[in-house]
Amino acid sequence: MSQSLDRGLALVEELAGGRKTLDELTDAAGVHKSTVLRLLRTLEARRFVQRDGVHHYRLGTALFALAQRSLDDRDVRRSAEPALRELNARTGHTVHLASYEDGEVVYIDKFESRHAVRMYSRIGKRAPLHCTAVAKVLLAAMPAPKRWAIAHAMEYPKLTENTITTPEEYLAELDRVAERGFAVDDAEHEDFIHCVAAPIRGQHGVVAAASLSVPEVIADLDTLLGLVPDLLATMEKASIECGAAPARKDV
Amino acid sequence: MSQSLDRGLALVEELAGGRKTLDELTDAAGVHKSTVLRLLRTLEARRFVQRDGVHHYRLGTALFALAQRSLDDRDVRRSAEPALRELNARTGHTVHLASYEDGEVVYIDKFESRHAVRMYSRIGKRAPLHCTAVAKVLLAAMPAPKRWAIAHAMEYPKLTENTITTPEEYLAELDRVAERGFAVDDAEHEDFIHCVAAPIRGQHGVVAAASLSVPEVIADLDTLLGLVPDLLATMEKASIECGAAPARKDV
DNA sequence: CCGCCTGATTGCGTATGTTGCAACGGGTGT
DNA sequence: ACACCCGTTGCAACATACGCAATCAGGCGG
Repeated sequence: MSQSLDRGLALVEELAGGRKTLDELTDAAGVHKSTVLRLLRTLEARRFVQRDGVHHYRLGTALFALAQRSLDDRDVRRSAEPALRELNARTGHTVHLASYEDGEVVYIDKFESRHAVRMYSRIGKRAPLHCTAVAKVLLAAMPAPKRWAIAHAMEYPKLTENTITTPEEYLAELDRVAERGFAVDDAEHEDFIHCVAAPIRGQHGVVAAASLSVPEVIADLDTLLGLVPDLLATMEKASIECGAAPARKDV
Repeated sequence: MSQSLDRGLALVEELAGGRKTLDELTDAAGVHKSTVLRLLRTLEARRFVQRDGVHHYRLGTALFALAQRSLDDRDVRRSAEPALRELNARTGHTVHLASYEDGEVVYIDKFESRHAVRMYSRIGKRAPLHCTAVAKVLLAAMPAPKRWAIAHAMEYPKLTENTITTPEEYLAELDRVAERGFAVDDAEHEDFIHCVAAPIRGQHGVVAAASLSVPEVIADLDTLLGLVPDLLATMEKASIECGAAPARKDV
């Protein structure tokens, strides 16, 4: 492991929280002021951070370009985009595209709700596995041993009244998801918000999951479940774009 | 300067060009394979890169979140967004928001054209100063000595038939821009594409520039110039959002 | 089925880059 | 005008990251 690289990246992450002064960064990094200064200089030369006034530093412009590339690299995102956009236009609700990474899910794309009351989230945000519909879909698609291992390795913080809190319950839920082909998060993650999610398949199985996230005040559970056929049809379309073989009704 | 941090960041930039193997990265970095491996491990731990298959590395998901933050930090972008979006909707043409940085302009936001023939660009992309309308607007707003210094320090590669190639011509053009309040790029950057740009002012002067970029086949120069009043009105609106005092007709 | 070959990975000693200290300097506020 | 507060730099000690070379894994051909 490279110490200075690690410290440098830590600084970048620290700056993700907003503009900071040298002193604030020094405290956060836990190393000497001059060290931080030198790291910042290197980051500045590569445009990962930039000075903001005399006393402040903030994230630099190199990140824009990099993130655009990084997103474009993920062809799920590009391929699924039109279908998800249409789903968003049709339903007016927040649509998320997510993939599994290291014991969490990451939102890799988002289409905003048209309603005034909407869920807060952003691309790049991570969410826990035990309480999100997208995670259930992604986990349900994994081979049983891996599913078991992950379910037993993860935490189950109780975030709302409905949160699943044990591996056993969770694995049972995953079985239900696998059977039905979609997942529900009935206000298990955040109070007053429920979601339905379905998988997007590529050539070699499930590559991502997409969800509709809706505040309960906008649509009750039945209404939300009424959107599932549309969701599934959209995911089928997206899956074909991602190189999946079309689903056959007779199998 | 921190060597390992610099090398690590160089690796990230290298990966911006697409997924790479360890060997390819080693060549690009010009250091020993094991060194690259260790840097990659640190980057991986911070999710700046991730493995893609067994032999490849690609950019990681940390960048999404960071870039979102970085963009949100720039309040010009957030404040100007509604006005620019409307301009894009009204005209159907590509709208760019750009700011000056280290002898180049950086596109910090973009609204896509509705036409099939459209300009290629992306957020985070950089462009030269001597041949873009946004650069002319930004430079024209600078104090004369700084303008002079920049104009004489920069390069003037001839990119098209119309490209300005000397500091003298460029400075004269800047004077025209300052006088008229908008700038034109008459296919000086890319053949067949021309642009008009205008400044967005904040509390302390010009903070960014926005442009309409249109292929000549879609609109001739006269038609493009016909859009200038709309552009200026939009920028006036955006400027007020950015904290500028409303323009007074009588001054 | 075995052995070769390519490419990833690790242990280790050393040189080098990096660190913290302390002194300096520039700007700001009183 | 003075003092204070930061940011900045030079330097010497040290830890760290480097390159080397041996090891390991995995794929391919014999």
